[in-house]
Amino acid sequence: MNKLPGKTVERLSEYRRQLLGCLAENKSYIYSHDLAGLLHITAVQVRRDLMLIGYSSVLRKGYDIRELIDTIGRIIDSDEGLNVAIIGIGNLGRAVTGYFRGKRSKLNIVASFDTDPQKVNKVISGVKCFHTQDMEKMIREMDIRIAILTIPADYAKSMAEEIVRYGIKGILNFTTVPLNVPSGIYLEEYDMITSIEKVAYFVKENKA
Amino acid sequence: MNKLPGKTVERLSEYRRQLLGCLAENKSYIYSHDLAGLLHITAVQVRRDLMLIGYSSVLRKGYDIRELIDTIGRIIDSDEGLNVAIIGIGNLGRAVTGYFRGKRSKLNIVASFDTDPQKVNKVISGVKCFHTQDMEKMIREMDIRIAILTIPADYAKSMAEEIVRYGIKGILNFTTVPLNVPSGIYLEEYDMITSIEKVAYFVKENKA
DNA sequence: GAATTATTGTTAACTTTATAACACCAACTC
DNA sequence: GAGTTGGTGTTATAAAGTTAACAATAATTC
Repeated sequence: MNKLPGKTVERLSEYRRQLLGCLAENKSYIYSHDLAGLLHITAVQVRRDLMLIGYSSVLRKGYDIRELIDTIGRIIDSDEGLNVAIIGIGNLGRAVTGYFRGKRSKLNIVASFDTDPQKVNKVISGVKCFHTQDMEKMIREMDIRIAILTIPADYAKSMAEEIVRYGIKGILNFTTVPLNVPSGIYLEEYDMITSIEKVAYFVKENKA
Repeated sequence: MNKLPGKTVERLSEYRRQLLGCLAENKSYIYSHDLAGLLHITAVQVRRDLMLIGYSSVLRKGYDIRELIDTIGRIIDSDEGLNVAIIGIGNLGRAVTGYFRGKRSKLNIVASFDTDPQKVNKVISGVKCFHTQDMEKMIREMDIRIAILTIPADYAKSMAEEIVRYGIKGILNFTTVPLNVPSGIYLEEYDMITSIEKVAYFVKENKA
């Protein structure tokens, strides 16, 4: 399978969660336009995304929900699953962990790291917190591949370099510091301040 | 000024923060490629964005940092400033508030709302928390225009409808529930689970 | 069972975003 | 002061993403 467009991958993740919700309501089939409705996008978009992953429905009774969930899983999950660490277990770290809890995912948050002695060696939001000093050891031992950076800005740059050395292959960066990483490492950045300022700009423009 | 591309607005927000950092280091001028370097993007991108906002440098000694900050402000800020509320002051709500603290912005987080009696009427992360029951009154009284939704998924949909009735013009939705809003209201959504699953997908693909 | 309807998969057109190309010009070089 | 350098603003091209158009075909209607 060729690499999919980023936006399609994002939507696949959302399709799947909506579909799991449908399954919980004992539905078995869903039309493209109904799935589209759940995400407030168009049916064409849905069909096009499914085309890209090569899924097709055979019958005209909509997509088989269970089957589609499985297909999406085969595309976006790794067979073996991937281990994830939260780096910095402050408010944001705990929030992320909380969002994840109970999700039956191939992704497992298996550790968090922090320097605060109040936190180290405690279980926080269901995840054991280790001292940053033990990061190399734990990342290698637990085979952690993905890191979620929720630390103060000042540490972001050096931390990113460090964890890449320890074998991290993907980073989700929530700090306000733009990072750059060696090729072969995937970096996704999200900046809350930017998001809010963007909302503010368009609020202002809508009025104008 | 015509409405700018969303991506340009995002970068303007980031330019400004980087530029404020430069100012703090007593720099006065910056070349497009240096600014680009700070965000790990290309100089062309920077120059093109600045072209779109009609800023130009006159001298060949790079951009005047202070002037550029002001120009960006005139574009993306509202003159009068805008008031913001955090709806749901759990871990994520506090994280957002924390990110904002000390930012000299035209955006002011003036209130949070929650139903938890432990929180109501307390000052949390520097922001007074009100009961959700008083939302209409407070939103109108304080002229709050932007809402950041950090509440449990189940309440998201009805909450969004409610706050729009009370006069909210822009929503930043952190819940996992896709919302839709009347035209004229600006909606920005961010889904952490999606982000993480996206990272996982590209980690897997990079390996393959 | 012919005609109609509803839904899909795919190609084509369009829009948005990013990159490249390049002409222009101040400052420096000799 | 002619030639070179280094940086800018803008137009042109390419890539990514979205929307539209439409042929194909189960299912439904009569």
